[in-house]
Amino acid sequence: MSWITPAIQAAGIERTLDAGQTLFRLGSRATGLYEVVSGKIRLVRVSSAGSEAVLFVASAGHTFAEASLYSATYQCDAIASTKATVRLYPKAAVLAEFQRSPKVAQAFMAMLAQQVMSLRTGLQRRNIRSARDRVRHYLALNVGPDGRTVALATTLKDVARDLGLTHEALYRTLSEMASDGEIKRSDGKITIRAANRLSPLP
Amino acid sequence: MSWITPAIQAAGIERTLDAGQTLFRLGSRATGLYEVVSGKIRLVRVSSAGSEAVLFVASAGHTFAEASLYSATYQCDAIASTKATVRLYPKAAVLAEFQRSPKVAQAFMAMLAQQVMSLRTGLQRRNIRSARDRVRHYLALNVGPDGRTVALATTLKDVARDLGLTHEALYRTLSEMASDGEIKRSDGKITIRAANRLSPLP
DNA sequence: CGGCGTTTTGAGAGAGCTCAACATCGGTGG
DNA sequence: CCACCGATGTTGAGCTCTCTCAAAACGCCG
Repeated sequence: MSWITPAIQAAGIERTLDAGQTLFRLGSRATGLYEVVSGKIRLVRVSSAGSEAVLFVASAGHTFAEASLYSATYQCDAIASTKATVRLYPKAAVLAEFQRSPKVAQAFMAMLAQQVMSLRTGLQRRNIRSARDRVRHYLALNVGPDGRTVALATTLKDVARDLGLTHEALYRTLSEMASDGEIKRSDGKITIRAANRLSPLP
Repeated sequence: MSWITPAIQAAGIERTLDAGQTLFRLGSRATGLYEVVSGKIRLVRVSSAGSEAVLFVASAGHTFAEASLYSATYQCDAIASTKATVRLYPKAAVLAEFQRSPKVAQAFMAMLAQQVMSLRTGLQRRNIRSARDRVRHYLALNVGPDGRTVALATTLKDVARDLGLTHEALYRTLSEMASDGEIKRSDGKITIRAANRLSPLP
């Protein structure tokens, strides 16, 4: 079940921004949380010296400013990096829905908890130095129900960004793994060959 | 306000584990979420081939298995990496408290949302290749109210792990930044010199 | 005092980054 | 239909930066 119920969906307000346009600023009144429909939104904090530190780049499908539900003001600046469309879910509408139906509040919490775990996993992956082991970690945690096949929803370039590798490094690593027989590639899928199976019966 | 109210605190059940001991397994009935009191707990998923992929290593102060509140079973294995003490907050007690007081549920959601943002920021930081820029990012986002001073709560070794650098690399980077006059170190604090101020009046 | 963990500096090697060239594919328009 | 374009995918070669291994100073605590 999604936390975006028909009622919340209906309360959503779309807005389009040009590249470089500001969506909200640190300290401005928190109106609600956002979902990116298209384009990229950059969340940044600007130092007193004027340099900006990027906190997160949200792209299509991402939500951001979830914490605004429980805060009077936004905690950073949000600026469109490209021409972008966002959907605002007003605080009041969301909180009212949470109050009306505990199920919805639960779905929202579950989504957040799920996201926390997924982000922790991504961070853990970055602690792996070797490109090959990083790819192994990614594959192992993205196998389908059969336990051997990984479907690549996105392009390999996107996967590379996820992994914190250049796309060149990823391509190379994958072709090495393929020629070592550790994986098999076909179309949009990668199949893991049981390389490190513990000694089968003789 | 913390989501761990006196009532929830009182419902907590402490348990001590030896290194290597299992706390719960994938598929076992979810009893609640945990907080690490001391030691380290490793969350892993084991592939059919028997190799394990680490999802997260929780240490003192961390909570984990938050998603278990809304799931019937655990989604991974939890194994003590060292001798460890954990506190279990039983699902029923937590959910009852959430129902009794919406404020508590809100505090929990706010904590999750805050954590999501913090993890996203950590991940964003790892996308920065250069050690120096990564340190700059860390410092910029951890300055105190004065906007110039960063208090180091933990040891530099711990900070290095946070940044995804070896401690040697961090020490070197810091001393280079210090000798370049970009920062000043004293005791447990780092002060940022307004290095990249835009051209002051002549 | 002696042991342990943190902090610091040195030297060398290697893994991944960078730059570059080219193939491939899908869409677009003459 | 074909030429062109942009984005993804692929491979090559060199270089830089960080990791690794090593050693030593320092501070803290029993």
